[in-house]
Amino acid sequence: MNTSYFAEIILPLNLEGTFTYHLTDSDLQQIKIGQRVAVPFGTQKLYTGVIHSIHQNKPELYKTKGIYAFLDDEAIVTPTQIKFWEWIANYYVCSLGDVFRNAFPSALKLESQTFVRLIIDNYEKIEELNDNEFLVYEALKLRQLISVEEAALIIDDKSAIPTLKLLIDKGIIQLDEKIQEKYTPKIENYVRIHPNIKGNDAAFIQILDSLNRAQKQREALLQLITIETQKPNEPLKVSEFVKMGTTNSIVKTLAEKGAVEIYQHQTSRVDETETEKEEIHQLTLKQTEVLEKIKAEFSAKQTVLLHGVTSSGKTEIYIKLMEQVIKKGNKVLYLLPEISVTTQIVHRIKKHFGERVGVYHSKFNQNERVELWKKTLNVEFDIVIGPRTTLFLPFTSLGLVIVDEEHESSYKQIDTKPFFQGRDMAMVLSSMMNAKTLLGSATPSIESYYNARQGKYGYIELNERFGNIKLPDIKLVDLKKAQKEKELTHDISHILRDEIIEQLKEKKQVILFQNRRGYAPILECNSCGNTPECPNCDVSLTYHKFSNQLKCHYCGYAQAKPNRCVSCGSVELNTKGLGTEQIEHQLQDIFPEARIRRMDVDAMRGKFAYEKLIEDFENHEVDILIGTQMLTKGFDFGNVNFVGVIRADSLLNFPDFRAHEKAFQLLTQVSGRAGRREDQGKVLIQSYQPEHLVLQNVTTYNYQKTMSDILYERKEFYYPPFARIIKLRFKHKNKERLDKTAEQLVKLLKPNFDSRCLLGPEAPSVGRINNLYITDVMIKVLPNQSPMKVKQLIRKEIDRLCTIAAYRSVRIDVDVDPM
DNA sequence: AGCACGCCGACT
DNA sequence: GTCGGCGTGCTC
Repeated sequence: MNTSYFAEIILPLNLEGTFTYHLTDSDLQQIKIGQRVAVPFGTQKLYTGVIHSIHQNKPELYKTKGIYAFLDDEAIVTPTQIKFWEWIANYYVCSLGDVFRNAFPSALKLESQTFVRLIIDNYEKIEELNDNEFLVYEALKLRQLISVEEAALIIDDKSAIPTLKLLIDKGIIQLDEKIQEKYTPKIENYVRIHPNIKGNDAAFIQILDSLNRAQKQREALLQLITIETQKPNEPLKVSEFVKMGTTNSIVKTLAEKGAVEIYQHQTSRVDETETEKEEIHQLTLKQTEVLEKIKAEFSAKQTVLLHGVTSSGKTEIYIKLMEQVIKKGNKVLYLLPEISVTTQIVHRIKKHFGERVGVYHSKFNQNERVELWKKTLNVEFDIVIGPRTTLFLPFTSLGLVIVDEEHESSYKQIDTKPFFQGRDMAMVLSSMMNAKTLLGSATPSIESYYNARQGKYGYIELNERFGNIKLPDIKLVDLKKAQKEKELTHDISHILRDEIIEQLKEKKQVILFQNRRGYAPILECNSCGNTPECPNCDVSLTYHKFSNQLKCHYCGYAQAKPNRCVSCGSVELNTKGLGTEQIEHQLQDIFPEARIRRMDVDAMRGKFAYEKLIEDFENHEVDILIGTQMLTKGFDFGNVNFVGVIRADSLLNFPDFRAHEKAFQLLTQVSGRAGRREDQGKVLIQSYQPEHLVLQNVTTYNYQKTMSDILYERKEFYYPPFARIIKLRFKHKNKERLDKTAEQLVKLLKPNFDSRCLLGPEAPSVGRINNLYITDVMIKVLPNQSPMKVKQLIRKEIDRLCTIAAYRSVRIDVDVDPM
């Protein structure tokens, strides 16, 4: 045995670095960088790891373990991915295991769901097996596969892993790596008249004659003809056809005789309504010009920012560009904000490029994820479309990465480590693969705009809408004035009301925007002023009228709405603030005839809620749609000429340095939903402060002015893009310990920073979530400092802090470039 | 992250 | 008398 070789293995743990395992001679023969392996860890655990590297440096400080099994014949993680993961771990101050865990589909991580199978079923030296080994052996003789979990049940004691290890060593069992193969991708069968006889009367009559003695088949065929004539271009599922009075075997026989054709078609609700829509038109002169400019910029720069107003036809430009990249033999990654992934853009691209487009979606189940991973690995796609997680698929030879709606905050991962910014990582991945990155937006983020203006990125503007339709006319409505003059019903000014009436009269659909869900964010007692708060978080509960509940939007806590004030018993409970649900009620009151629907997370629960709503909207089964920011993402409908904003104020008064930037982007994007296809659209924005600079700039579409105002402030107060921010977020259930720990870390860091650059600790606006107190420390890294050195310093000081028991239990999250 | 080990309170 | 709470320490 040659034990002088070792492998560094990446494990899905929140621990620094890789783990060393020794290799046997037979291991050495099959091992490949990027392969999955099953390895024992601790006394109990079996983890799926990925081979990071192979070397001969025997670790002196601990005893190594061996690899249980190789789970793949070939590598399923590419060298570039490993490099990419390391880059992310380094930049976002987290462990490689954190990245691995997030980047890798969990179905490929077997762990305790791992199965073992027997390879020798007549083992001769049974008497040499110990009790536990024998029990597992017997169990396996009865059933082919058992999971590690089940084995742990059979042998009472928790010695399952060691026992299995012994059996593996004796060559009696092996880990079964083929579990995913049990699942097959779900494909729906469709039926249509065979193309050979469709429109060929002679052939058709011949077939029909031959069916003279098969009445059932004849009937079925005639029925299919009728359906196809009535609803041409609408795919018909075999299962649906069978429901209309025939059987599967009849359809099958017809297919064998060449009368009908059974074909596969990816199932998607939206697909079905959209099948016959829009071919990609030839590019307009303007679009061609932009395309050429992009290519010219790419020859000198790695990244180009395409700043094109809403509805300017960016998608067509992307499509042409992608075509050209693919023609050269390269692949394309097309990133979109989460929610848009289900919408029209994807269908247009699929329509244009067909089967070689892979679409990733966070609602995908594990099997679909694995399938997409494997197909990407096998280079079966020319284009892969998806949200930020799509970055982690095993690409080869990327030529272009597109980040559409580049300014969208959903590119930043905020819930799980690593807290990465997808747009930025797209550029990193792209440069690792010598590809180009195209950022697209109607309202670029200030960082991208600044980088472009500094010459770091190419910058191209597209100022006119497709077909030269004018940008919507945006007007402000002064709510103070409306209130004073009694020109207000509930929260709808009469100007807005009359506009809606006008639109409905013309059979147009109306979109209204209110950036808050629920009915009212606060329920307040009229006599004592008490407001119900969440028992787990430091926020007041939001009133949801539909369910008659008070809900916490942070932890999900819900309780029935009390009839009396819990504090003083008064029945006079008032709502304060304004949510989408309340607007919905008000609208129903003002427009009793209108069909009103709501689009927010509450209304979009359930797998196809979003698709269904889009379908209904498209079919004009909705007159007025009221929604939150969800509306701004990929919502593109021709029959909308008017958009209303109920209250812009909450956007402007956000206590955050990005508030103005976000408000401008959001309002511009919402306005962009109006008048996309024919006439100039109209927009009304209601606000109590119509004189606000941001609102004024929105009405004049003055992006440049807005950005230069904001840049001025950012420079003054050392905010991005003039400094990089690193936020340290401390969480603990004990407030005192939390504050002490945060203060201690600040004390340790202080000598290295200017006082303007080390802020806090300070509790965020919601100081407790899910019974954990929170406090933040903000570090501003100035251009003359090395961000990497600062991060190393932070790592070092956190480690030092952790040597003291009292501080160790406080969780510290490092958020680089927070939102 | 998990999990074992170890030390203190409320239960069959 | 034990079950189980979570504080502490370790994992290749």
